[in-house]
Amino acid sequence: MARIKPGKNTTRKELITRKAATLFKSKGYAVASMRDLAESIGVEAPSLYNHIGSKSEILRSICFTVAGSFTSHLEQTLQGTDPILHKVAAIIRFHIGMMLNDFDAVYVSNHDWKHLDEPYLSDFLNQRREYERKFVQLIQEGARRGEIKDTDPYVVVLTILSAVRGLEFWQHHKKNISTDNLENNMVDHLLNGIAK
Amino acid sequence: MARIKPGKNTTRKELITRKAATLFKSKGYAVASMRDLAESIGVEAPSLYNHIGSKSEILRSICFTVAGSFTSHLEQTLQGTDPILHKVAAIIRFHIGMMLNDFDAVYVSNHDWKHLDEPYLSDFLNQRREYERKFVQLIQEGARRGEIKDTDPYVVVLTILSAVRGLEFWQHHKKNISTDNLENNMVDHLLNGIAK
DNA sequence: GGGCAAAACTAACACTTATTAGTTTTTTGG
DNA sequence: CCAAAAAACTAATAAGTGTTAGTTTTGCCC
Repeated sequence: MARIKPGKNTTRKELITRKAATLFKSKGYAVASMRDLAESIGVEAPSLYNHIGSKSEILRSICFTVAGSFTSHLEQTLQGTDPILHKVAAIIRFHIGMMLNDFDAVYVSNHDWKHLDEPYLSDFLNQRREYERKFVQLIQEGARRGEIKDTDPYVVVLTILSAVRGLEFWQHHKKNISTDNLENNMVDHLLNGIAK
Repeated sequence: MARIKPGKNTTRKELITRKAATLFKSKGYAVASMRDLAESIGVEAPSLYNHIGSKSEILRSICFTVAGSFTSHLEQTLQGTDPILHKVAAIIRFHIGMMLNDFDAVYVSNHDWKHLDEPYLSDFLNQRREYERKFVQLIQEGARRGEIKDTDPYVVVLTILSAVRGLEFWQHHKKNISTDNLENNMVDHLLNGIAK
């Protein structure tokens, strides 16, 4: 059969990973088979193994790429000298952007990290906990400076991260509201509430 | 082998469903096998079929029980004459309560509804959409009455539902804060924001 | 305590899974 | 245009899946 044709500047491995993200998103990692993946690319299943090591390696690659993006953006944001609320808003906006632009990979990372095998599972969870910890610290700093209410900082972080994650249900309504509006509305809700 | 002993006032079927919820929660529906489930009960896999029709029937039962609880609570809340913000708060509190008290079932319903087979999948999604629709209407009514800011009502609902759903990550920190505090903090955040 | 229904068991089925081995085809570089 | 490397193929394996059939055990009721 004809060879896989990756786009410009992408290896075959990257193409497979990208297709896998789409497949895993729609069926779930556990249910998606290597045969499904091969078919979506136009090739027989064993051919994939010329380019990747295993199914679990693909998942690993997806999860850690996403985690890496979030982590490095957070580090960068924390270093600035903006008011705390601006930093929080920037973090929220970055999450929203990731959800909208890298949807498949973020979705898979959010849903299927459970299927990572050790020691990667522990690595992943540690990275996530570390992210949360730094975010909590930021909220605490904001409260200390009087820029943020004295709410339990962990609950605040949980609420924010969960809310943006919920954008996975967004797709259906894409037409009714621009993504700019969506971003602004959500940031405003999470910072200022809805009560009048 | 000795017979399954359900607790008082529960059938064997209910016991199996309860154990299944716990199992599905920790491994995921797709990965959890009937043999796993049987082992967690102390029985051989085929014995389960004396009590249930199929694996998918169990999932169906879990998902629709949870969906039914949410739907009927919403109906009840909408009928009252409280201020809109009170109603919204009551809905949020109910979601939090379900997450804390019926964790396994709610978790499975949130994560594994994708594996429902037709026509149940469509039924489930319709029920969910209907729930969202009514919730959106409530927010709109609140805005019309001037009790709620003029934010996009669908974004508001999405943010709220996602935030409470995120309580699935709660467990780790149970000790540091009472559930009452958790509830109050989250409701306050979602209604009034965090900015000072 | 004997009978009967409920509920357990064992054995087996037809499939599907990820992955390997070995081979053939295709593309690339000189 | 030929050789070498890359990437496809086919065939096969061992393990695991949900579920059925048929049989044996268990426990309640008269």
